Amino acid sequence: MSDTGPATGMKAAAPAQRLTQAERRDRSGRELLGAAIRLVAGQGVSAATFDAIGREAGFSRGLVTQRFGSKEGLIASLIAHLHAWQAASLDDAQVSEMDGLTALCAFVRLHCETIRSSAEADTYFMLLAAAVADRLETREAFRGSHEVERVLIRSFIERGQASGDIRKDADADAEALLAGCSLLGMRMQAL
Amino acid sequence: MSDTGPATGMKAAAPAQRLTQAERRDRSGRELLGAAIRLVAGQGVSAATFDAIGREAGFSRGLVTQRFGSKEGLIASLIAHLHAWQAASLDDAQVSEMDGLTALCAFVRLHCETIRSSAEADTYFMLLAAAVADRLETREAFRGSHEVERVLIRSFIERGQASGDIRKDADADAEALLAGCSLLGMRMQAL
DNA sequence: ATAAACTTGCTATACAGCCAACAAATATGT
DNA sequence: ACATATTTGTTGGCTGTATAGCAAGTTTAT
Repeated sequence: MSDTGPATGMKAAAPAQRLTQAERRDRSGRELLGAAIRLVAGQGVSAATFDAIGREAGFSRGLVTQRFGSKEGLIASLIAHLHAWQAASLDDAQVSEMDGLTALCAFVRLHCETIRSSAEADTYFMLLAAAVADRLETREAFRGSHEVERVLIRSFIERGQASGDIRKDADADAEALLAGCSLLGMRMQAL
Repeated sequence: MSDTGPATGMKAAAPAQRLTQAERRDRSGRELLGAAIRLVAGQGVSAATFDAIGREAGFSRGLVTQRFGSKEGLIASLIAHLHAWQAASLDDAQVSEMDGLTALCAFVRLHCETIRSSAEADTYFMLLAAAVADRLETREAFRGSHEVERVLIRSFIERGQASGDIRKDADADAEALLAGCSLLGMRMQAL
């Protein structure tokens, strides 16, 4: 039988075939997000078109629409992914086990280090910039995240004040806001 | 004489007619830039299309192309206009006649005041955000302007150190950079 | 054989940039 | 001084391109 492909019993030949549907779905989903991140970080937010993302990830443009529904959905997924990434980075740094001042310094250092080396961080701040530039609804998501960051920094400061490492006459909340602004401004200048 | 308009000796009747060509040109130019600023500040950078700008200014979309040549040219003109505006604001505040610390405070206050009340400042920082988000060439223009700002802040600090108002053991250059970052971050959060 | 993941062709929309007509101001000839 | 030509400013229609989103078809897993 000159069948073009002996499809029946084959198992070993294909590189990484025979994935379950859920695996397939997961994999393509992750690769699409990764491709989007690479594109945004490398060529700007507007370069992240359905077509470009699909091609970069090795799929077709249609898949992106199907998976994320719309541009808005894609961006929302991206932001969620990047927020999770940030949380994981913080966890890795084990910031919560340090005392106040040390934690604060570690937090700042983490920011500085990711400035030059992380496509995820670049993407996050470029999306933020895009939201600001275009008065997008996504600004709400970022506003919430800044709120969280501010509370975190404030908790560092308060911990430091409790243990005497940080002057007690400082207004923890205001200082936290200022610190957050500084870090954000640094990012922007770096880009 | 039932002429539709007795054109000869008339001067007072027409609202603001009989402009010279140069005046006409100047006027439309200014109104186009003003319309662009209003649109960007109010509805985001991407809302500033040729069509929208022309309509907002009370002209046609074609005029915008003709006057600025291209989108790039329009943005460049806008940035130049806003830089001039910033310089004028600084001049108005008479910052250069103050001593270091006072000048620095006045500078910061100027920033804070324009955050809520000035479409020009909003537009400037939204254009900056757009340049960051899309990796545009316009970033160069902003980089230069940040350099200038930093030098300015540094000069305030040095003046303050010379007169003893500011501690001498601070690194003026680094502090200037940090202050610039803080102001920028503040702006971004405000938007 | 059915359902899920993925693809390809299509449509509609928005926009930049071009151009040929039109209007208004200025220069020139009588 | 007036009429006519020329230059400058303004307009609206037109074209091409990029892109989001849809829907019918194809491949891959169950």
